[in-house]
Amino acid sequence: MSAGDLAIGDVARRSGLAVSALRFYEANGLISSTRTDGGQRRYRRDVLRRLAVIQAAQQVGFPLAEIAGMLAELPAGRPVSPSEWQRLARSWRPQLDERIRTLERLRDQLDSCVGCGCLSMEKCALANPADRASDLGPGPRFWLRSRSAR
Amino acid sequence: MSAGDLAIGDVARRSGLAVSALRFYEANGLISSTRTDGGQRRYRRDVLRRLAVIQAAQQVGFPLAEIAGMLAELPAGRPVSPSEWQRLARSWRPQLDERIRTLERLRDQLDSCVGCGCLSMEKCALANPADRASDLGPGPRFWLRSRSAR
DNA sequence: GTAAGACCTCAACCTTTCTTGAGGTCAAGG
DNA sequence: CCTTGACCTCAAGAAAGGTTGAGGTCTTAC
Repeated sequence: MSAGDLAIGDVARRSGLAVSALRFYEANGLISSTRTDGGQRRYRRDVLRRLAVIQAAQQVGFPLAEIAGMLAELPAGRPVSPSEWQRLARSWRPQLDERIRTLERLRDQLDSCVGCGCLSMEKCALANPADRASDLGPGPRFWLRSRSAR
Repeated sequence: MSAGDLAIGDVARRSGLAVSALRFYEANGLISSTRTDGGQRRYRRDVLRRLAVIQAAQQVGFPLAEIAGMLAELPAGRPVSPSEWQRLARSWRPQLDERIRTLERLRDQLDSCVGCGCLSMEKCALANPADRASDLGPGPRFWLRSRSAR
């Protein structure tokens, strides 16, 4: 625990996340900390990047459980190298691209399709979006998960 | 109740939604039905378009409560005209465009920023995404809601 | 006319992602 | 030393979006 370690409040302020969220992330294996003799959490500065990546991944549409899985493959003890972060980030591209394409398709069809008067919903792209969430099983549907992602 | 009315199972099959979801939508004012003498729901074919629009709106990122609000402004008794649907759809454009821009920004920064080695997270666009969800209040964050929406 | 399958209601439960609160401990400045 | 603000744990709650189940009724095809 070097003098440069951060208390949880510092991390909260710098990351923009709530203290409770940080504890929640730790409980779910997304981040880790050491403890002072008194039992308080101390974070390496490193954690800020990790949190930034977590937030970015959430925006890409990954649920936390999956993000935890991805982060678990990174080296635990030592700081993660730039190229390792980069490799991780690049693996998101396909999902991101797919999400963007879906939205663009939707946008392009919105004007033409909704008001088109086509009564056969079978043919309508709006009525039959490529990615239905109906095969994702129970629970709330995160529309952003494509069926390709199990 | 003309002979062409649909039972809830028919609607479920045609829309790809679960029966329970349809009842849930009705309970929340997103769709409506008439009842047979025996108390079973019957839907006008009209409801399929409405459901398609609801699903599209969800993909655009609107929460159901808000979709309900938008749909509430449509005429209740009679079928909705093409131009009315169109007006509704057009009102989504700005949100959709904003969502697309956010994702594109993220995509563009992913390669350059994550592995860039910039240690000052203050300046890093990834670390400080334009749209933080932190001011959205408690509860699960739907990352797609921009802070502009309340 | 009857049996099977579709529907009904209502309450309870589920997942995700956190927040809130109660009750108590640490750490650091004065 | 002592007070005050930051931390701690653990349990419960919250919001969205539905699903599941129990117990019972309709409809319809034979």
